Amino acid sequence: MTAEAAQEPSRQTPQCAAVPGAVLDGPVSHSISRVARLHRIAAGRLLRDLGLHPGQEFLMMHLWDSGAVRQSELIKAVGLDPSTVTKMLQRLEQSGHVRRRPDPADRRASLVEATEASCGLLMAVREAWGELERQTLEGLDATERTELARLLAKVEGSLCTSAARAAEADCHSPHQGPLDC
Amino acid sequence: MTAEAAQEPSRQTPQCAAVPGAVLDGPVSHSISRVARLHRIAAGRLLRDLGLHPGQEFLMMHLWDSGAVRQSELIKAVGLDPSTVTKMLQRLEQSGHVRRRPDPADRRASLVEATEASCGLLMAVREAWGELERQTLEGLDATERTELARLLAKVEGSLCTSAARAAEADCHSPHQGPLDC
DNA sequence: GATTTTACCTTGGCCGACCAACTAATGGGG
DNA sequence: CCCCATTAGTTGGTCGGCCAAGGTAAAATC
Repeated sequence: MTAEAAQEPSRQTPQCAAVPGAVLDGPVSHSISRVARLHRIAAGRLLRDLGLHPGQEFLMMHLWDSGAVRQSELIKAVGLDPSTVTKMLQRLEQSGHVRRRPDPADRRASLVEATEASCGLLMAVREAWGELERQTLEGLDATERTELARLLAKVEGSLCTSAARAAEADCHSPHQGPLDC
Repeated sequence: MTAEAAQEPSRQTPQCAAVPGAVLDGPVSHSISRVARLHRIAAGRLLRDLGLHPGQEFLMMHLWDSGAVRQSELIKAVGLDPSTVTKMLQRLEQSGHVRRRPDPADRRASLVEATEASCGLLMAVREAWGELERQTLEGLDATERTELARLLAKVEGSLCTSAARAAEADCHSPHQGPLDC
């Protein structure tokens, strides 16, 4: 297929030609993956100084917004797997950002809230997210930004209904992913 | 939303400043994160039946394209951390998708190639990626698709230069992330 | 009131991905 | 020729994230 690979055993493959044919099916998918990774790395870099790992900020933001909240509510809000949230909360609790106590009204549930100490991070995290947004959208003018937001929202909807459709098709199978669209 | 919160003033209001919607700073960033997660889940669902975990398809695609390749080349091509690639290759080798042998020309290096058995997956993986692309772009017309691709490429570029800038600023620090833009 | 069902969380296992630190081989200057 | 910086890969640790399975408590049903 690829003419250059068939013939030249020498290395020094020119970087620019490094777009393999596999990218041909799914250029946007590849782009999404790469953007996601870069975005996550950028977030991690900005969050690192605050003592947060990428992903935790979602939980903290919701806690800062909502005050004490039942863990199930939190899980529904962020749309993650319950076990993921459990472990993240265990780590956040150990690092002092979060406090948990049993719900007096329901002995199965537990209430989660951000600690007072963590509130000092609120502004810093918001600032970091602002900076992240700035870095992300740097180079796009206003109309491009709104257009990107619109398209992403549309893609999100599509992927969501796709996931729901797949889940519904597998409803008899023991598969019950965290679907929350 | 949060209608019940407003309805219950007795609820422990957050001790931190009551900020309505931390999502406000960084709407596109939030959207990117959610889309990325949904996209990865969709990819995982499509890849699961093929015995591949999400992320491995990148490696396999490159191997199918390039034949036997030095591991360092592979690492450069996918842009991942070397240790990540090492572990993924160990698992892919154990599951029979990949073969590794030492490079006779350089005793440090090792050559990686896809096994013949794995080649049966090639078409299936391409098909899966095609389906993923279809699900992702479902609901977008042609101009929207090209526009999305264009905007994503621009964002990718921005995030890349941002990362490079940050890395350069930290060049004295022991930080040397896998930057490859 | 007893039984089934459902909801809430936890644990263990696995994988992708990162960083830090390490070994080993290569190759370039004194 | 030897020393030293660079390159190639590996290991260990940590985290986010998923799935599968389990245990306990509330709610629904009988």
